[in-house]
Amino acid sequence: VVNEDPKVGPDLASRVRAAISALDYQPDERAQQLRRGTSRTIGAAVRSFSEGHPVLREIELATRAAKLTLLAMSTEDDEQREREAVLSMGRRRVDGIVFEPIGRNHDYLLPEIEAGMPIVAFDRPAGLYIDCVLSDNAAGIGIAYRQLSLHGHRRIAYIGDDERIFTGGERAGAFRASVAANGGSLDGMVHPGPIDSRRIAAALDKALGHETPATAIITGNAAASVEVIRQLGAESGRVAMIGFDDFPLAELLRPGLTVVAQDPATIGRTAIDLLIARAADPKRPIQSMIVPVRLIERGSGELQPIGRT
Amino acid sequence: VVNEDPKVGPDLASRVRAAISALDYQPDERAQQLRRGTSRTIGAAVRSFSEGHPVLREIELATRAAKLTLLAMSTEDDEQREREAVLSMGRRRVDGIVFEPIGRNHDYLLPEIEAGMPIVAFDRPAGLYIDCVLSDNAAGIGIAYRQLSLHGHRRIAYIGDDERIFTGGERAGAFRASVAANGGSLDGMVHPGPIDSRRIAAALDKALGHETPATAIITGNAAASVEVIRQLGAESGRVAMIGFDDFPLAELLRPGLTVVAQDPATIGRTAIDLLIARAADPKRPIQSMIVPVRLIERGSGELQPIGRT
DNA sequence: ATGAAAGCGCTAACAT
DNA sequence: ATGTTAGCGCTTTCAT
Repeated sequence: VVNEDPKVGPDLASRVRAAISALDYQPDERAQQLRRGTSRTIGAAVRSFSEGHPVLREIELATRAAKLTLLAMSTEDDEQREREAVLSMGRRRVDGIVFEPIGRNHDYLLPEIEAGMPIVAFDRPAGLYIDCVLSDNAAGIGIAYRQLSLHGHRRIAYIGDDERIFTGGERAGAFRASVAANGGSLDGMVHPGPIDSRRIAAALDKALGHETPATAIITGNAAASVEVIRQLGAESGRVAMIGFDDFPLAELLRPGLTVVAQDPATIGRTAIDLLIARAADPKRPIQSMIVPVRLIERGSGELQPIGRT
Repeated sequence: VVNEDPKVGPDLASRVRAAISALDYQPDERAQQLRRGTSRTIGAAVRSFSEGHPVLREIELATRAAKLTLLAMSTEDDEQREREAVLSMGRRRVDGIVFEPIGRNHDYLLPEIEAGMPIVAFDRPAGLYIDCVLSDNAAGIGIAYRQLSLHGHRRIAYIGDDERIFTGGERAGAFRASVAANGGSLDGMVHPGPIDSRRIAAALDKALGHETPATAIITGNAAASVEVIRQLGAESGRVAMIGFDDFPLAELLRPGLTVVAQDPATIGRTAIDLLIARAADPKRPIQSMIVPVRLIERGSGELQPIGRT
């Protein structure tokens, strides 16, 4: 009787409204959902809350635009946590789940899918049975490589994530392909692995201390960019650099960091679109959407090789 | 019969387990909650997802440590959205709510409190009936002021948030008090207001173009710090600066940005502690916890006034 | 136009 | 040790 029905007497209506505000009645959403059979809620499991998450913001906006509530959880970049978060959302019977997959094996999702839960992965794929939206990693690396070539660099190094991580693998692979396509040498130039200062230091040593040293660096993610800049310190203006993935303060650095920027707005909106489409038609074919990236020139990627200035 | 009871026959137990994995049965959390009478979930409403949120991470950790599930929503820094988020959590009958209050009036919470919902505010207070945990804003400004004085600055400017925002008001007030206590002049030195480039440009003009110009700046939040650094550009090494609130890349800048850092770990844990204490004893007195801040010296705050070097 | 009853999926308290 | 039942708070259907 609370739901604004058309067939309710005005006297009763006002009495009810009076009671409502007198008791500050708020309906129990769980009971409503249980009875109604739908939760009007979608869940988002993201890798981290402590770093900014523009995609999550976009997901929240798109969710609200679709008259749904967003329930966010963090996976702390941990496979086990991801499982817990996603399963917990399943038990809450959300109407759909978007998530950033961590590991490689997502078989635990099969029962959920079987049960009709719409699921969309973003940033990384989560297997053949799950829709996903990814950035165009290969094109991004290609753009970066071309920009540096254009400015005269012939020895370009890559420092990025572990190749077992999907994005790390894609970007390192694309880098090798770019170099090969241009007839360059990979010797001492490719450094995938965990992003910690010691490994980055060793990688920089190899790349810059080579007998024909790198004059430019492409970094595979924001964490790598930051660590490389930190270690280069005052030297950082002497080697050209392009980072994969933009971050808020990249333009405050001197020189400003040229980056291959992803498009969080499109990624987020596409993820929700895919989710809604999947919910509407559970048997539609699985889709992988690739979102374009773009180069933002801020100076560091436009430096000439040293000795040519 | 699913809940690992002690009084269940082994044969039945195994048959049930078989059925469970055969059907991939997952209990409906909402029905469980409804029946059980408790949600074992706490809600967190934060101002933004797009900027990193170390406190939220800590809240998530503390929540998990207490065997509870965290349900996060974003308020997009909007009073209306805050209301919606918090009320939505109430309708889901979470066991408690932590949130970052936006506006000044939080009367809409009174019914929730009346109904026994434990609520804790952090970063800003939300009225006399709500526990809260705040950073020591006044002490932070005092520390910054002292550091700059110590390095010879006599003309120090403050550029921060609008004073109608709680933290903005506290920090601007503490700045005025510091200057007054040291017998300095405030003329042209205090600039609270919205953080947009035009206003910041005007403020810098006033402070640095004064007949006895500022030789140092204290910024009231991270956004102000970033905007000031951006506008100072290459000049940024010529004026000393201390920012309120640390941010991830402050140390990559040159000079590194000296900051008054808040303590997200303590803030987050304290918020959850307060929440649990309030849930355990609804009639305990309201508490305001003040969390200490600390100075991180990175160079920008240790510059001498120009002309004295 | 209003009231009564059934049932969403579960758990707890009962009866066997 | 197992099976049955009532009821959490709601919405929907069916009778009045």
